[in-house]
Amino acid sequence: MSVLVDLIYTSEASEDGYYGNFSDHEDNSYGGRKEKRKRFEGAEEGSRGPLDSRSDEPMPLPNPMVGFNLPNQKLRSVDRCLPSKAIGPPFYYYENVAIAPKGVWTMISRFLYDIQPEFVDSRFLCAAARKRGYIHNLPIKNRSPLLPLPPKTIFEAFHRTKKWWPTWDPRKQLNCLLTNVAKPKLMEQIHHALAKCEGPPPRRVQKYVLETCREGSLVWVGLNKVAHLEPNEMEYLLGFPKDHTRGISMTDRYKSLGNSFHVDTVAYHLSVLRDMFPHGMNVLSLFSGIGGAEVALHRLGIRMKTVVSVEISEVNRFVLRSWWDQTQTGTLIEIADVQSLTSERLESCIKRIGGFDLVIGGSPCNNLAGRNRFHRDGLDGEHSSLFYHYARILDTVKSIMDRM
DNA sequence: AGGAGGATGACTAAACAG
DNA sequence: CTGTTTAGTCATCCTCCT
Repeated sequence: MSVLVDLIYTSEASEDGYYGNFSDHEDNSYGGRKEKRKRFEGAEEGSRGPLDSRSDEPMPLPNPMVGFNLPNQKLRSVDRCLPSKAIGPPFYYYENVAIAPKGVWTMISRFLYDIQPEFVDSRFLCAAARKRGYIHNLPIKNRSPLLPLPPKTIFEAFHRTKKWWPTWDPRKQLNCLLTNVAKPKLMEQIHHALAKCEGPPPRRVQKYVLETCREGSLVWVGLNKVAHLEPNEMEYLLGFPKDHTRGISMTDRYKSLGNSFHVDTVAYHLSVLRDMFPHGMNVLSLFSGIGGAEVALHRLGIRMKTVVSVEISEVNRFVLRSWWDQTQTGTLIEIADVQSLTSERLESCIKRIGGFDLVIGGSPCNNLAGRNRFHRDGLDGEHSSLFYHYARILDTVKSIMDRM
């Protein structure tokens, strides 16, 4: 099960201790592999990274994306030191797609108190890939994963598919689960292309089928028959309880799940909070979606006294509200629009509940994501620019709580 | 709900220049 | 032989129109 990770670790990461290690320098710069850095994020001309005043090092995007460390692996845990202004309260946790247009992560980092992102591909914890960057001021020692450990291969996750899996399909894991699923016509075309072959299909057909399967994360469900995952299967891979999104339209379920956190990855990062808040915590959840952060905290056994959740989508609020009513005893306060969360409103809220322990959220990625063919406009895009509200709200919360 | 619709960034191996 | 450039490969929390 851990062979994949071990291989990558031993073949790639052990040479110079590069991966997950940037503790050797006071300025948090990474060690080694200089020749690779210039191609990464923040390396383009005219873009000044948050650390530029102290260093010319651009922000690297490590490959493989293993973050600071991984569960049950012997990667050397890093010993990072945070900028003093980044240190809480509150703790904060921000997420977005790792492969964003150039300069985006440098900008995000600059607005979030110069903390370097932790890039993690969830394929190390899950049977599906999910490349994301996380900026947070949480401790990174003594993390622990959710148990039981989720399946890391397609066969472990979906036993029945093995019966129909052709030998020439080498996939062990799925690509990123997206907001749209493949349409029936594609599946039909694949079936048709394979059915008319006698014996193993020719190279050309294999290539076409494999490309299509990879693109849509399709699995084998019958003889020459592929299909996209069902919503409950996506819920399972992403770490949500069964039927979490049930009750809304299929299109909405796929959209919301595709936009969601990977619960196990986030929970791994948040696990350090468990011992720090034995009596529970107050959470400000921005861009909550279907409640990936809340589910992660719940599965960690962390009690949520009050959650102020901001989510624009009515169906997502419905999903979170129904889950909350079934599982929680604390208070859920729902707000639709981040723009309506003014500093006055924040202040009265903070005074009422006694402050937030955690500000968590991932702002809209659709103007950053490579899939967007029409409006990949970067951080200033129509939706992705809402990131600045995350920064604004975090800044406000920090300054209010500083005065307390 | 179905169908159509490229671009960007990262990686890798090959080609290239010194 | 070594470091650099180039071209091919791959993946991507998607939007618009019907």
